[in-house]
Amino acid sequence: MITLAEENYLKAILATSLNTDGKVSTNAIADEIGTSAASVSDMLKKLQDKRLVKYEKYKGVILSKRGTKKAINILRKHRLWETFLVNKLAFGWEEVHDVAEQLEHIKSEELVDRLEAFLNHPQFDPHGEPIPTKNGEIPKSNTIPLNEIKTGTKGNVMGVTLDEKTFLDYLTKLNISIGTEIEVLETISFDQSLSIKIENKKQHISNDVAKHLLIKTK
Amino acid sequence: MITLAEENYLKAILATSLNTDGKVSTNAIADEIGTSAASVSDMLKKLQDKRLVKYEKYKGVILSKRGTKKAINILRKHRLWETFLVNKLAFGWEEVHDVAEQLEHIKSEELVDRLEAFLNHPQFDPHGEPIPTKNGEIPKSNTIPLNEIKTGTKGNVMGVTLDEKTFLDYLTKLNISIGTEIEVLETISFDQSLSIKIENKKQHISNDVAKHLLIKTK
DNA sequence: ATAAATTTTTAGACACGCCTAAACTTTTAT
DNA sequence: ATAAAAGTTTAGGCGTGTCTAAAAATTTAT
Repeated sequence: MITLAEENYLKAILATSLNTDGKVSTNAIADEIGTSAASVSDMLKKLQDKRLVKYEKYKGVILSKRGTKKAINILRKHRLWETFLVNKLAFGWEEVHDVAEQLEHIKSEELVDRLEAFLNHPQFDPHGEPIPTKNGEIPKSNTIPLNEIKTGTKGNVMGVTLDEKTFLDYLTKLNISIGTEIEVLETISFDQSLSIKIENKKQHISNDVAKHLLIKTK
Repeated sequence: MITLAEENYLKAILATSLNTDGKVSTNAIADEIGTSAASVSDMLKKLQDKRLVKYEKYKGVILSKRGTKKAINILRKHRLWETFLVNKLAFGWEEVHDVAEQLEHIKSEELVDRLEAFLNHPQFDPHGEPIPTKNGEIPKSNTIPLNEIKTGTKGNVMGVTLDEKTFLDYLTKLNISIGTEIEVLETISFDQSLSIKIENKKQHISNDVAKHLLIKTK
C-alpha cells in the first residue's frame, strides 16, 4: 500500500523533473513539498525500497517506471477533480487547487473512470493543462510559452503552467484567461520583460509571468 | 486541527450513541471502528483534551456539543457524497460506502455547500437516511422499522439503517429497494421473524433484517 | 589543488495511532 | 458478600513521517 505522504513525494518528483529534466535533487524536492532536506532523504530511501524511484545517495533521484505510472495517475486525478470543481460546481480556476490536492488521494479506480465519463472525457483541465489518460498518456497541445514567441505575432492563451492562487489572481487582474488573444509588441532585452497588447490595451509583464502562459499562434 | 483518526472516532461515537442512547462504552467504539479497546482508551483521552467528548474513566463517553457538531457534519458530508455517487455517477447504492468514507474527510466548507446545491439540496441519501443540514438539523421522516408495524398492514420502504454491502446485496436479492411496497403477513413469535409479501410474492426474513428497513405506512 | 561553500545524509528525538500483555475496575453470579 | 467474569486502562513497544543538529560528500572558487 502506498501512503498519502508517499503519493505527495511522487507527485513532487514528477513536477520537479518536468521542469528540470533528468535527475532531481533532494533540495528541489524539499522546496517543492515544503519540508526539510533530511525528511526527503529519509523518504527517498523508503521509496527506493518500494521500487518507486531510482535513487543513489548524493546523486539525485528519478522515478521508476512504476513510480512514474503512480505519479501520473495522481496528476490525472488532480486535474479531473479540478475540472469537476470548475465545470460542475462553478468554482473559479484560482480556487480549486487546494481542494483538488485532497481529492487526488481518494482511492477508487472506478470513481475516477466514472468521474472522467461524467465530465465527458476532457483532455485539458480549467488551466489548460493536459489530463493524462487512463493509460498514462499526456495529450500534447501545440503551444509554446509566451516568452518564446516572436515579437509582432499574435496568439491565444491555451493554458497556464502554474497553479497558484496569487499567479491566477494576477492574470485575472491583467484580463488574461483561457482563450484571451495576446500580441507581443516588444521584448526588453535588459530583463526579458514583455510589452503585450490585450483587447487593444498595452500592458507590461515580466518574463517570469510570460513563461507560464501557453500560447497557440495562428 | 482535527485529525482523520479523530474524525473517525467522533463518527463512531455518534453512530453508536444513536443505537444505544446515552453513554457509549469503550468496547462498543472498538467494535464499531475495528480496533482494540486499548486504542480507544488512548484516543478518548485525546478527544477529552480537545473538548470533543465528555469522558470519565470506566464510565463511558458522550460527545460534547462541539463534538456532536463535528460528528454530524461528517455524517452530512458522507451522505451528500453518497448521493453524488449514486445520482450523478450512477453507482449502485451498495457500492458507495467505502468511497464516501474517504470523501467525507475532505476539508472545505465551500465544497460541501456547492455540492449540496449541485444535488438540489437532497433531504435523504440513496439509502433513505436523512442528510443533516448545514446547521446540524436532521430531517425526520415519519417512518418506523418494519419489525414494529402491525401484521396485515402495508407500507413502502423509505430507507435502510445499515450501510453494508452484504446487507444491501441481500435486499437486492429479495427485490427490496427504496419505494418497494411490503405487506407484513405474519410474525413468528419464536424468533420474531416475518413473513412478508412483495409484488405478490411471499418471502420470509429475519427480525434482524426487518429492523433495518424503514417503512412508511399508508 | 586545496580550502570554502553548498548540498546531502545520518543521528537522535518527537507526536500520532496502533498493538499486546498485564493490571485494575466494575458487573455478575453464586 | 465474595469470587469469577467481563470490561477498561496502563505500560511498553512499533512504524510512519516529521524535525534539528552534526557529520559527510560534492561542488565551487581561489
